[in-house]
Amino acid sequence: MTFIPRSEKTRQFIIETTASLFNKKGYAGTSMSDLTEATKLTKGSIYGNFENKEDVALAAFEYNLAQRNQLITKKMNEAKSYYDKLMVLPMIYASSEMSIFLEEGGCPLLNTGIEADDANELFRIQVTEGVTNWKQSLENIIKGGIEAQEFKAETEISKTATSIIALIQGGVFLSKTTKNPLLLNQSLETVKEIIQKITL
Amino acid sequence: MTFIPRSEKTRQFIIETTASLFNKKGYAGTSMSDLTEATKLTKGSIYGNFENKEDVALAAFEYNLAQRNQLITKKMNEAKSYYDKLMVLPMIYASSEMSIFLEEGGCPLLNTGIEADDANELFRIQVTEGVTNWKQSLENIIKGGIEAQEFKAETEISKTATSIIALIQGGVFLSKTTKNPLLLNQSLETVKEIIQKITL
DNA sequence: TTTTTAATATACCGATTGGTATATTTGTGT
DNA sequence: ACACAAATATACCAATCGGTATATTAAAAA
Repeated sequence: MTFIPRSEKTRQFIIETTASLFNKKGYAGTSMSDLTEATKLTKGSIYGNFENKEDVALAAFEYNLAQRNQLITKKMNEAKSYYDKLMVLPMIYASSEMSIFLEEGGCPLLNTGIEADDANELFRIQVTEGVTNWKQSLENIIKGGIEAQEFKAETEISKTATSIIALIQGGVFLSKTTKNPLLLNQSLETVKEIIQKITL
Repeated sequence: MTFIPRSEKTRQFIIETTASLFNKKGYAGTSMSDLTEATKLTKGSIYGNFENKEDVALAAFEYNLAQRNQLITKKMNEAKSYYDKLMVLPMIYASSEMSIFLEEGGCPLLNTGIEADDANELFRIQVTEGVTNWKQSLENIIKGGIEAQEFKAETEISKTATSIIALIQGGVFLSKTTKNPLLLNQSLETVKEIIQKITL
């Protein structure tokens, strides 16, 4: 009874055209008719390519997260020093590239996490995985920077990574709900300070 | 055609028994039958005391926020120095008092803000108000501390207030979704450091 | 105790929800 | 051009959605 999507092309099309919808309105707030309206497809077509609504939402979440991660990973790989790699985060979140992204509903980790933490264990696990990966990648950069003698050896690696993420997510929340970009920028300034503080 | 609730007592009862429901499952995720089930009242009774579902949710949000604010304001008023007033936040969020609160769905500002920012302008405005008030109260404490020569005169007041809030909200998000309290505690440690850093 | 009023319960409404079985169309290989 | 398969559209389902008009009960006033 395993489900096999009929058309990988259509499946991808559905994911791409509904991803921002789920990110903006949430899982419970997005209906099947929202999906048919956005894709101009019928329910039959959507259910031919997805098991159910949750399956579409999950794929949309993964797509949104991958988009975000690609953007950041690319910039980080381009950075030469570990310092520059860390600085990619406060830089990119202040950039127009990311503000376009923020206009499509904000961070999928934050949006999905807040909705799912008390309501949907499957989604909560996915978000936890995304958060853990992000934190791990930051920790690896900090470790690398310590070994390369860019960062202080006594740096509290885990705490630093957590605080950077918290500041970014908190800043995104503040600026998105108040529609005031200054609040994100101020949070990002503090992220930069944290990075400065661990730098030799 | 203004709506007049029939029984202020019942109205309050409905608010109190459904407040955590809305905070956990969100506005879209909470149905009228969730409300009748939780209150053991019928729909007629609920619609006799509220205009509609949104009206219940709004009252529930205000209740949740007031509960949170009361707890914090009380502790802050008890604190003698401005330093201690600021320190109330990282202290209380790490305490068992607040963890009980977090178990009822987390911060209503965060939950409601994330759901509403792209979906419900009325709620978004309410959250913005709550955030603005919070920020303002922090700024007032910092100002007071500067005048009382507890904090450095060159302190960036707005940025400091924003970063403290962002760290707390980000930390709550991280620990709630990953179910790992360490992530909140690490964020709160950084809040303490920020307070230390502006202290003379 | 009776009358009046206030508040809750019952029963229903049309619309929409997520989901499915089947008919129709589209594309592909021969 | 034809047959076959792949994919989408149509039409429908029971259940639930938010909401309302009315009946019933509980409380207060007389």
